[in-house]
Amino acid sequence: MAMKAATAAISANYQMCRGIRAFCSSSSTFPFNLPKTNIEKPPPAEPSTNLFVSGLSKRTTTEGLRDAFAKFGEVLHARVMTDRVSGYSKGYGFVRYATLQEAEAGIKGMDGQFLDGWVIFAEYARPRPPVPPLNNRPPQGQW
DNA sequence: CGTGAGCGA
Repeated sequence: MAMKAATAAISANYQMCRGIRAFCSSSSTFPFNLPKTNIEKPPPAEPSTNLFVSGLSKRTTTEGLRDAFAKFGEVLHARVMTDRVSGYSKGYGFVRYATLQEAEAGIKGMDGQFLDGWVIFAEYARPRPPVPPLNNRPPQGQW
């Protein structure tokens, strides 16, 4: 059975509404009577070497993400966030480039592209507030 | 069911 491709296509089609939720109201057949939420979520386009990649497949690993983004620049770090308890991929990851140029190139090169049969989205990551309440971890500064 | 939006050990 070749249903994997069909599943990927459906998933990709479903994710097409990721950045245009304002016009993808499932409760309306056409954007005539738009709700009060005509405003769309402003993308945190804050220049940073940290890239947040979402829409990854469950089977996409860190190497796959790194290899996918290494074609647009030298990836210093790439990690697909997998759950610590279940061990399965959460479906998103982070990629750090050497410079902002490579990061921008990576975003513009991989944002909206396919990876492992799923449409992935790359954007600048946000600065994390503090570190998790771990007591046996070195302070921030590893990266 | 790793079921699908998201921001990290």
